[in-house]
Amino acid sequence: MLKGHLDAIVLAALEAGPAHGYAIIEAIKRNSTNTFDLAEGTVYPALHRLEAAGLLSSAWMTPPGGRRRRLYSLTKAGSTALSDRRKAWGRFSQAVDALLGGGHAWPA
Amino acid sequence: MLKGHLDAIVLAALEAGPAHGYAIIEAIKRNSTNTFDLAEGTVYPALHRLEAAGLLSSAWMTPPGGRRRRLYSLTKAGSTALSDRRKAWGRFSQAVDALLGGGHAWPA
DNA sequence: TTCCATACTTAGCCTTACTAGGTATGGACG
DNA sequence: CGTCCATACCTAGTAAGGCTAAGTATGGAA
Repeated sequence: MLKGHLDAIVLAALEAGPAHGYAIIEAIKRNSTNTFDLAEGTVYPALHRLEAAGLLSSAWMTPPGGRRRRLYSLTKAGSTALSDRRKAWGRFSQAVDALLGGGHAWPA
Repeated sequence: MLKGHLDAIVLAALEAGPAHGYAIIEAIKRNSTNTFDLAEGTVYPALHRLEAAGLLSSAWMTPPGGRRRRLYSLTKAGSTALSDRRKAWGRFSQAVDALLGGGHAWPA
């Protein structure tokens, strides 16, 4: 369903500040008005992949009277990557718009 | 690179009228200002798949003094599918925009 | 006659993300 | 106290998607 843009979305979700996996899933769902209701099996492996790539770092956190969570943060490389991904998305969506629009500009 | 939107793009390319594979590739390249310079190995299998799904029909054509070409046309089901794909793309790109925008509207 | 652009085809692979299962804990409710 | 639910995390296996890379063939130009 996401096909190639998951990384950008996850990185963007962490731009506002560190967060844990479950919260990221809910933020993505909320901010996309339910368009992206991602399975945990989609997001967790992505987080692991992004961390392995050095774009995220993580640390265990246990809030008082709360449960153990893994907090993810954007690394410097992650910020750079996000910026690149944003540009790539801009080019991509513009090109698809141009191709699908085909002259008769589909409704705004 | 295209990730899930190839079909929409190919169908859209045929909306203006029948065309053959090679011409479709060039039209996509041109109309996306070189953003999508698709390999033949990307487009031809897509055409076969879309035809097998009943969204396209094809016929061999040999223009006078020219080479044998397979002309593809949108079927009725293809038109319907294209319309659906356009709506799906609209929802998808809007949601990604919302997630990547993150308040500070990335440069136009 | 050699080379290039056109034109079509396909097997195999790699990345990506989804399915489907599992583990564990805190809080609510009876 | 026991049960259930929401939270929170993890992973093996698989399917889908599209790209790589290779092959075939012909018309026209050099």
